[in-house]
Amino acid sequence: MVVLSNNNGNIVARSNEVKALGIPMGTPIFQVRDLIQAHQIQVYSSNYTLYGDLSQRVMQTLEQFSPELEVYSIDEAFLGLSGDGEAVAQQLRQTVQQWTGIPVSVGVATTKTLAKVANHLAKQGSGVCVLTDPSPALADLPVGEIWGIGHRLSDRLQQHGILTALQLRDVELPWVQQLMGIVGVRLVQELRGIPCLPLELCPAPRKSCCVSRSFGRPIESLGELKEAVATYGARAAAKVRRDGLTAGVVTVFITTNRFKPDEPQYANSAVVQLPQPANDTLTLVQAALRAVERLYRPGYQYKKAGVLLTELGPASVVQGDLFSAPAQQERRGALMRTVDSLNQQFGAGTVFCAAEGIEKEWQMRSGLRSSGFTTRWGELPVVR
DNA sequence: TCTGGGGTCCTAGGACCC
DNA sequence: TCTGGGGTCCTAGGACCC
Repeated sequence: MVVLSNNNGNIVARSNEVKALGIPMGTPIFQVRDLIQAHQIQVYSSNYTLYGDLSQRVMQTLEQFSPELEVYSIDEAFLGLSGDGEAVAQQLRQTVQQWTGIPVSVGVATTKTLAKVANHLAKQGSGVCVLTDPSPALADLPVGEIWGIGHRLSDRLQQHGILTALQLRDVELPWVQQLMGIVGVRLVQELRGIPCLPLELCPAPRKSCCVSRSFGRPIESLGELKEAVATYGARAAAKVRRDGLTAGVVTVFITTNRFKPDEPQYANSAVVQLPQPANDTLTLVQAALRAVERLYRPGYQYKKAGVLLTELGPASVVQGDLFSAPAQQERRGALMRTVDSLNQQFGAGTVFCAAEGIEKEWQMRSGLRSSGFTTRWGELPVVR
């Protein structure tokens, strides 16, 4: 089985059977159509609403085991533990399996970076790994597989003869400072068991919020482009409202298909500074539409657009501008609360801006989406 | 024909201030 | 021949993560 990226473009998750066939992560699906057919691989669009819900259930389960929980991503978390690591890890794994049906692997070590190494081993073995003596594991680990080493740093380290995590752990600090800056120093210390990356127990408020999508088919007209940008702008506005934030700046970008070098290419972005930070859909969408009108050039096949909100700040303290009308702001806020609660209660898209369009023929492909087993009443799993 | 989306941090250089 | 010291802010680019 494989799961595809947005717009059904690339393979972003693979079952073990697919990995065994040698299909790499990120492969565009059209490049392996024959293999998919030959091995009857099941193909699914991704369903982030479902994954988000299951993730929350897993994280809530993890909370039972320690007050020190850092939710690192949709499918990873760090826990502060004391006592018998092995026993806790076993019990944690079993409980998550029982309560949510999700299999997890647990790596235990003295720093986050070493815990990631331990988790790597756990995944290959029994599902639990307590790293008491890291050296053998580090000797077996290619330097590029360390958390925080991407392909560029990996290449550079290998040019200097550093091939394994063990070799990197034992370099001189000034040397790594020179090559990789402060990030490298912290990483080496972490490999030595000296924590430099603390648990982030209360996540810092985000600094930007971006909604962008490839289109299901190329867009040529300004009209459709505006629909897409309005749709993304409205989505971004809802996200910052959910987080209790406002945006000071709206950036819009549009681009043609970079994989078609024979076609004329155009990519550009435009920035709108708001007179006063806002999070209501109407203000943000208006700003985004002004931006896309400035950007648009006829004669191109557009493939993707996005709306980026920055200069985010708490909605509770907004610096007003001299000419704003507080009463109207208050009404706008009430309107958004109503819209959000309707969309929450009756489903996304119940109330929306007309500017977002109705038919949306440009919408991304997601025709192979799995059911919303735990997120839609109409799609609950059926027990036979 | 077909190629994803959403984030963060660090660094160096330029511009400016007193 | 000689030309201070100590800062901040902004931006672009590079690197990384899931």
